[in-house]
Amino acid sequence: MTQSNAASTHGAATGSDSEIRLAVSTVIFALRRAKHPSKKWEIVMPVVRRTRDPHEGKWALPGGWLRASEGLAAAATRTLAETTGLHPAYVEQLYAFGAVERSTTRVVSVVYWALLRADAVRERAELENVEWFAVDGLWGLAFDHDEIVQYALWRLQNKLDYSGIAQGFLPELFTLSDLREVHEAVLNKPLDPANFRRQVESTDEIVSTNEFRKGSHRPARLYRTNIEKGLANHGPLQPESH
Amino acid sequence: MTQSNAASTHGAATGSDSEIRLAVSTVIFALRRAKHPSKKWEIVMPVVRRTRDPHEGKWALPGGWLRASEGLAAAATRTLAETTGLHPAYVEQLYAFGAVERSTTRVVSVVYWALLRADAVRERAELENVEWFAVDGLWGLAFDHDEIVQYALWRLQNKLDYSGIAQGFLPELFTLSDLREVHEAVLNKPLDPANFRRQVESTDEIVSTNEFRKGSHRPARLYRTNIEKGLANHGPLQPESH
DNA sequence: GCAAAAGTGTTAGGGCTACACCCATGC
DNA sequence: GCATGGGTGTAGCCCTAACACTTTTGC
Repeated sequence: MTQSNAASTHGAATGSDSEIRLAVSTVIFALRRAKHPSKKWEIVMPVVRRTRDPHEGKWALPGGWLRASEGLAAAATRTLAETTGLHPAYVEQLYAFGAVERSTTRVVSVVYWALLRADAVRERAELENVEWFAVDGLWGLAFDHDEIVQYALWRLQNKLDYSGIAQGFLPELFTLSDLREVHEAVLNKPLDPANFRRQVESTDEIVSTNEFRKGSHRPARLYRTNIEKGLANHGPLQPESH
Repeated sequence: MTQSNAASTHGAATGSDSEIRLAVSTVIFALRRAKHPSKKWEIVMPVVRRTRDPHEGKWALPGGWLRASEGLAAAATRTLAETTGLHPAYVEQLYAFGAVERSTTRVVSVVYWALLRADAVRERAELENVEWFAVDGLWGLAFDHDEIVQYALWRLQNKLDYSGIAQGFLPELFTLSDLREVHEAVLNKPLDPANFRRQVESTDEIVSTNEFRKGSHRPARLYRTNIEKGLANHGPLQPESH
């Protein structure tokens, strides 16, 4: 697109400078039971250890180079699967980072952020060079990845309010308490169960089933996500194919 | 970043495929007085005529190729100035478009969207191959630019609610009626002057001056944008340097 | 004075918050 | 029965929309 625009005065019409390389990375969020009993869940994410310079030995976001034959979102899911073996439930583009000084060589990174279902986390294989950390005290990542993770977390927290994005953490069937606990974990504050129930029921983001989860107390009704709506509204933008 | 990640199984560690080129384009919105008296203002944007294939003769978003020595936002403002001579008041990254089939050659476009002050529009030179169109009935642009424009418009409309972004259309000093008319033009619906006044006054996005605009009626107090806040909140992300 | 825009006041309704209260289960 | 989470009811508060009303100018 817009390659070699007519009115461009300089316009390197032969193409972009060949030294610029295009990477695709992904910030993947998942939940795991918190050790500390003050909160039930904490947000964790997998990072990959770098085995060469620059930033050898440091932890970095999973990712890789974009191939000419694949779209951006496809590259994100592919490189994520290759480096971590994970298949997220929700993927969305976060931002394109392209400051000159962010690496020793010139790299533009299109970063995606993703959510992992609780059941997908359990299935993950323990891979060499992949480690899971709580997002809370996560610093010292390679390149500008610290900043990227904070921005992704901010987007996640904002998106909770006006979308059903929290369901991306949950399996197909879930209770309203499950959903509320996800919100509480992401927002880092307790929510009133009664009001939370009414708020999500007033939207059409979930549909009730006639199944119940029996446990140690009164059985809770199970819900599933409303496939009509999807987890988030992206406006007129077509969803990218993975 | 994330170049040649350790755990990558394939990992073209030498770099991305050289056939992929990286373009930067900008959707610039401005206001001009509407011909039809039903509305006072209409949203317009400049497009550039293509003089070579693909899509020769069609209108396209202003843009160009990213250079190795400049950041993404800097490339956006540079190519915008080169193709249209314009210098926007507000610039924000919109999205990175990278579907394989969006052009005959493989091009990834990082698209920005921008707002032009009313006074900057007046100063614009009439350039060869640059034309201004109302966004309303704007179709038939080159590549996937139709879709991109619609998405940018959607972002602009959404952002009006929770930010002072509308001030990006206005000169340094403006009345509350000016600001309201911008909102009305973007949202395409009339707003109650009384309620609008209270809403924007309750935020700290504008600061009142002691100057007034004298005209055909009661003088209106002039306001300016609150530089402390900026026009929009981008969370933990550093503003890109242009 | 009159028209028209600037600016203030007021009221009804909806949504949100806090919290009291009942329901159904395991033990 | 009792503890615990599931689920409903409700009153106060704030924000908003609608619209009546006053103020200040040009002509």
